[in-house]
Amino acid sequence: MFSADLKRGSMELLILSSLEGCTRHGYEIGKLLEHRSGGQLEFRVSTLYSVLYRMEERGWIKGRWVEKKGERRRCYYKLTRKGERILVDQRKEWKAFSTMVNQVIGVSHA
Amino acid sequence: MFSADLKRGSMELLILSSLEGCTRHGYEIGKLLEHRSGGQLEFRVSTLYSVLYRMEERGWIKGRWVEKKGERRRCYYKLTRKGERILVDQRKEWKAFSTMVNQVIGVSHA
DNA sequence: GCAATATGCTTCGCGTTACGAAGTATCGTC
DNA sequence: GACGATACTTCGTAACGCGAAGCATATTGC
Repeated sequence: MFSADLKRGSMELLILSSLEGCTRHGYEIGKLLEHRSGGQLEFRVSTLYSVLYRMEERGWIKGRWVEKKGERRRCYYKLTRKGERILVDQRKEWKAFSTMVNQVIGVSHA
Repeated sequence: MFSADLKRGSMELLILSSLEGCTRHGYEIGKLLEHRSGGQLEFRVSTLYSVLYRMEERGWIKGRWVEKKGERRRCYYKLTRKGERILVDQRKEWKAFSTMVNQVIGVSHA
C-alpha cells in the first residue's frame, strides 16, 4: 500500500484515465484500478466517491443514475469534453513530473 | 510549475536525495534541486524549511549551525542512519509507485 | 555612499485532500 | 436467514504545500 501523500497527486488522473472511452460506475472504477495496478492500489470508498463528486462538481465528468429491477442503483460516469482535456493535461504533467523526479533522485550526480 | 498535490509525495524524497553523501544548508538544497530539475522545480522557502524541520524532528537528518565571520549563519544538514534507510525506502516506494501509475494510465487497455 | 539584489532563515494561517468510521440498502448464496 | 459482496453517503480529522510577512547580512552597481 502506498502512502496517502504519494497518491495525492494522481488520484484524479487515475480515475479520469479509467473513464477514457467508456462509462463506469464508482464501485467498478475502484475495482478496475485495483486490478490494473495488480492489487498494488487500494481504493478507499470515502476517497473514491469524494473524488468523483469533486470532479463532477468541476464539470470533468457527468454522472447518470441507472436503476434496473434486479440490480442495485448505480451512478455511471463519463468524461465531459473538459474532462478529456484535463486528462490530457494531467497525463502530460504526470509524465513530466515523474520523469523529472526520477532524474533528480537518481544516483548519477558524480 | 507542478501542482502542489503532485509534489506532496516526493518533497521529502527529493530533499533526502540531495543530502546523500554530503552536507548542505537549506538554501543550498533549494537551489540545487531547482538546478538538477532544469528549473522545472521551484522550491518555496516556507515549504523547504518546514520539511527540513519536520525531518529533523523525525530524526532523518541532523542540522548543525555554522557561523563564520564574513558569512551568513547557515544550518548544515546531514543524513542520519535512519535518514539513509528512509531514503532507500522512499526511493523504492517512489519507483514502484511511478511505474505503477504509468502502467495504469497508459493507453494500452484495449 | 547607498540603493537594489541575492542570500539565509523563521513563523503563522489557510485550503486542499486522502482517509477512517459509521451508516444505509440490495443482491447472491449456502 | 445469516453472511458476504455490491453500491453509495456523510462527517470529522490530520497532514502538508504554500502565500505572506518578517528579520538580517553580504554583494553588486550607480
